[in-house]
Amino acid sequence: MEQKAGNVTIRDVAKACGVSISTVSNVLNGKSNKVSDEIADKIRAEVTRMGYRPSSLARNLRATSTKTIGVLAEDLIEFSTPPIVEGIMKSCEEKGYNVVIENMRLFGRWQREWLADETLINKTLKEALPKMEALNLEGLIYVGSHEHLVHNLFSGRGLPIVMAYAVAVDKQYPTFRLDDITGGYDVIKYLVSKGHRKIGVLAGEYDNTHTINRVLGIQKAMLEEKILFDPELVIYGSWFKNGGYAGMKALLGKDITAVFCMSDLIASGAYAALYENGIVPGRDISVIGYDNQEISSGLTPELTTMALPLPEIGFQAAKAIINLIEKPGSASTDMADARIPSVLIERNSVRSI
Amino acid sequence: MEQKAGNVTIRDVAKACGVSISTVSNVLNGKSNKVSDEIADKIRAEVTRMGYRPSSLARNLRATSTKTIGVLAEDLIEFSTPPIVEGIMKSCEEKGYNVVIENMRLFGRWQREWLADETLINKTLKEALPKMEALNLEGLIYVGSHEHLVHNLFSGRGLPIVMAYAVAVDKQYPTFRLDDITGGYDVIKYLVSKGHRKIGVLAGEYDNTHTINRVLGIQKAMLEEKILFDPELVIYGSWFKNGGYAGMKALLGKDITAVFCMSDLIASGAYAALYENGIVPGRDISVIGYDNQEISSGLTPELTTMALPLPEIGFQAAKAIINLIEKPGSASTDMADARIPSVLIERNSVRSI
DNA sequence: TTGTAAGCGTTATCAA
DNA sequence: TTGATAACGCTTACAA
Repeated sequence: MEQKAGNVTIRDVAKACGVSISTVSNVLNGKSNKVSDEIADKIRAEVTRMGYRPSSLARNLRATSTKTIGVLAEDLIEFSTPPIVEGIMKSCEEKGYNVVIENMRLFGRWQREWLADETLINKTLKEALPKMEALNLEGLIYVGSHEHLVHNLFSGRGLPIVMAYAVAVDKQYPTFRLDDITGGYDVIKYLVSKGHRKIGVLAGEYDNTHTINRVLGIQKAMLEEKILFDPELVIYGSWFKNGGYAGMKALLGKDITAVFCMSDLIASGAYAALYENGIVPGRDISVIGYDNQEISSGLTPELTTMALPLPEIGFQAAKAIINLIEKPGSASTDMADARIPSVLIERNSVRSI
Repeated sequence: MEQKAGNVTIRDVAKACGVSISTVSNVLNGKSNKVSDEIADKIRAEVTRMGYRPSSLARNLRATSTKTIGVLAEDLIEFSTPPIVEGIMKSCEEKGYNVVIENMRLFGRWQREWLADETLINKTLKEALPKMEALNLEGLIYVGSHEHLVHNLFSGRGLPIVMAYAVAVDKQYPTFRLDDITGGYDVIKYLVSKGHRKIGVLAGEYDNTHTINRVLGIQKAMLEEKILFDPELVIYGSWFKNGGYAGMKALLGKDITAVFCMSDLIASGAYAALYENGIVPGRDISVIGYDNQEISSGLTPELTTMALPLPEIGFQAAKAIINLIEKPGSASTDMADARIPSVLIERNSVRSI
C-alpha cells in the first residue's frame, strides 16, 4: 500500500498512468466514452491503489454542478431536527447528492429568547446564509425547529430554497410541514370512534400555529360528529409538562371522558395531575398525546399518540429541491405547500366506553 | 444596494477600490499592518457595501490554515449526539474555528445491526473519512453514539483526531467519555445516604462497557459502605423499557428498598412493573435512573437521575483538538483519556428511610 | 481518443 | 506599503 504522504492528487494518478490529467478527470467523471477502455481501467485501478480521492474543494470551486445541497438547521438540538435531516440525507443519498449541514444553534445561543426576538434569528441568518452560499451549493433546505414564519431568508445568488417544518413569509419557497388540521381532526375522530363525546383539550400556546390548526381540525371533526364545541374545555398553556399539569387540574371535575394533549410532554403533566387525584389514565379517563416522542411509550400506561412524520418531511423536501435543481422549469408547479399528516400510534391510554 | 448577480469576488472589490487583490486579501486576513489605514478602511467599507464574502472553497483550497474542524458523527439521530455537537460548536465558536458536520447515519442505514456487524461501520468509515480529509480540515472529532471501540479510524494524511464518547483501539487519540465508574459509585453513595442498604440494580446489556464500569463503581461504593454485593440483585437486560419491566419483575419480592436503573428508559419499565403490582415508586420503593433524558421529568413521580455531561464532553474534546492543532508539540501531554462525571439530578423518586 | 491550457477565487511569495 | 504572479487541485473547452 504505497501512499504519498499528504494528499495524492489527480496529477499523481496521471503520472502513474502515463496519461494527462484531463484523461483521468474524464474517466472519474463518467465520461469514459471519450477514453479507451484499456486506459480507463488502468486509471481506475491506479485510483484505488493509490487511494486517490478528488478534492471536493477544488472540484466544487471549478465545476458547474457540485451535486451538493445544504441543510440549514435552526438547531440540531431540537428533537424534531435530526429525524428531518435523516429523511433528507436518505433521499439525497439515493439520488447521489451530497449533503452539508449548517447548525445555527438558535436555542444553544439564546435558549428560547430567539422565539420572541426576531433580531436574533436575522443576525444569525445573515451570517449563516452567505456562508452556505460560498459553498457553491445547488440548493438549500431550511429546517425549522417548529412551525413559524421565517423572514429575511433570501439568497442573493438565486439559490433554490425549500422549507421543511417552518414557512417563509409570502410562501416564496416550496414548503413541507405538518398537517395539523388533519392531526386535530383525526384525534377527535378516533376518540369519538371509541365512544367519547365529552372531550377536553390541553393545547399549546394559544397563538402558536400548531395549536391554532389543531383546534381547527378538532372543530371540524366535532361539527361532523354533531358535538358542541365548548371553548371552556380547551385549555391553552405551554407545550411542556407544567402546562399539562396545570391544564389537567383546570379540567378536573368537568366531567370529560377523554383529553387530547397536544404534546406528549403535556400528556405527561396530565398524567401527573391525574395520579395526584387518584384518577388512573387509561382506565378512569382516556388520554391521547402528540409527537410520539420516546416519553410516550415510557409513561404508564403507555400513551396513545400521533407520530410526527419527520423523516417523511425531510425526504419529500429533499426530493423537491432535487427536482427544482434538475428541472428548473417545473418551479411553478412545485411551489407546493405540502401538509404531511401524522399517524396514530395506538397504545394503552385510550379505552372504549 | 448594488450587488452583482452571481458572486462578488475579491477581484470585484479590488477593482472597486482601485487596488490589487493582494491588498484586499491582506486587509481581510488581518494583515492590515502591511496596508495603510486609509486604504484598509476603504476596502472594508467596500466589502460590506458590495456584500462580499470570501469563498471558503477557494480559501481552503489555497490556505495553509483553514481554521476548520470536522465532526464525524456515528448518527445524529442518537439522543446523545446533538448535545455533544452543541458543546463542540460552542467551544469552536469561541476560538474562531469553523465546524463541518458529517453524519454517517449508522442507525439510519442499518438500525442496530451495525452494533454487531463491524464490517458495516468499517465500510462507512472508509467512505466518510477520506471525504472529510478532502476538506482540508485541521482536525477531526469523532462522536460516538455510545461507548465502544472504534477500529480502522486512521487518517492517511495525519489529521489530528480526538474521540468523543467512543474510544479508538489502542487509545491512539485523546478521548473524552463518561466516567461510568464514578457514576455507579455516586448513585450508590447517594442511595446509602438516604438510608438504603438493600439495593437492586437494573443494568444494561451485561457485556456493555457502560454496564461493566457502573457495576464496578457500585461495588466500590458498597465495599466502602460495608454492604455485601449480591449478584442476584443485579439484573442484566436491555437498555430499553422492556428490560426495565422484565428486570423489575424479577426483583419483586427480593425485599429491596431501592433500585438503580442504568437508563431512564429502564426506569420507565420499572415504573410500569411496579404500578402493575400496586407498588408506588418514590413511596413504597425508591428508584433512580440514568441519562436525564426528557422522559425522566415526565414520569410520575419525577425521576431522580444522573445527567450525562454531553455538552461538556463536546466542549472539552473541541478544546483538546484545538490545542493539538495550535501546539502540536504538546501532543504527548494531551494524550488524555478524560472521564467526565455525570451529575445527580434530584427529583421525587427517592425517599429517605 | 488524448493532451493543452484557461480558468475557479483565493493565499503567499517576492519584487517593486 | 503595494502589486504581479505563481500556486492550490480540479473541470472543461478546444486543439491535436
